[in-house]
Amino acid sequence: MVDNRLDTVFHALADPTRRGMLASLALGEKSVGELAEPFAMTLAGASKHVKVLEDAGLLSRRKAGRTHVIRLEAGPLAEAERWLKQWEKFWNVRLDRLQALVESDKKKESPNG
Amino acid sequence: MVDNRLDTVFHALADPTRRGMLASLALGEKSVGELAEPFAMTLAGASKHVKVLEDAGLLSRRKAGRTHVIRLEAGPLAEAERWLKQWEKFWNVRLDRLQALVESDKKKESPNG
DNA sequence: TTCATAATAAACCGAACGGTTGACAATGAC
DNA sequence: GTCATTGTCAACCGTTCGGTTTATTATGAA
Repeated sequence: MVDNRLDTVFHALADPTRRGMLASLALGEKSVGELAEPFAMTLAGASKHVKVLEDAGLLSRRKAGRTHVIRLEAGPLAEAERWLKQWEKFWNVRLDRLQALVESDKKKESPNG
Repeated sequence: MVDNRLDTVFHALADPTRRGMLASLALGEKSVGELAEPFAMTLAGASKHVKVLEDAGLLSRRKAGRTHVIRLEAGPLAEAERWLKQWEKFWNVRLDRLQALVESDKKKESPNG
């Protein structure tokens, strides 16, 4: 079922642990253990999250001795962002509408201020 | 597990049927039946997808007679886009690096062109 | 060589997912 | 009224998900 690239990326992003790992990787390369550390979870559990992110193409790893050095790969994030950007005009319309409501409320509340 | 707003939104987006429904709604309001029509799926199945999108705040509905009129609510999409936008500098770095590689390759291939 | 550390793999568990069928409620058409 | 249409709900089914425990593979350190 999870086949498309957007499927796997959005699915990977739909979990707070995994988003936290990405945030951690934004600060620099990390080992799997370092990625796991902030979360109340076994290393094996964290390792599975890392694999989900890797399968989505969101990170890459190289082995250095017995540790795996993980780095962020932002390409798929850009792809997802591009997809979302498509909808900008729709939320702009909404925000305009909201703004208009706010303005008309202001007038009602203080017609002379 | 699906509690956070980003969780529910990204999860909702991680399915091609649901993304297709959003695309359909971009063209205008639709009934549940109209949303279901393009997909090889029972109406009940499609109705569940609509509910997932609704729970994520991505659409709203009003009843008109016996049909439910569904409309796109892009606010949560904007929120998700804002989250993704945070990563721009990372993929820009990557693209810059790629660009540099391409340039250095060009030089090697045709040092005098 | 022996022991500790980093990480994955495999088996398992309960919950959630994506889908179906069948029953139901509400509305519209006749 | 009766009948058809629109949609949900509840139950079920097989698969995936997020997590554990246990075992195993590599590597580093003594």
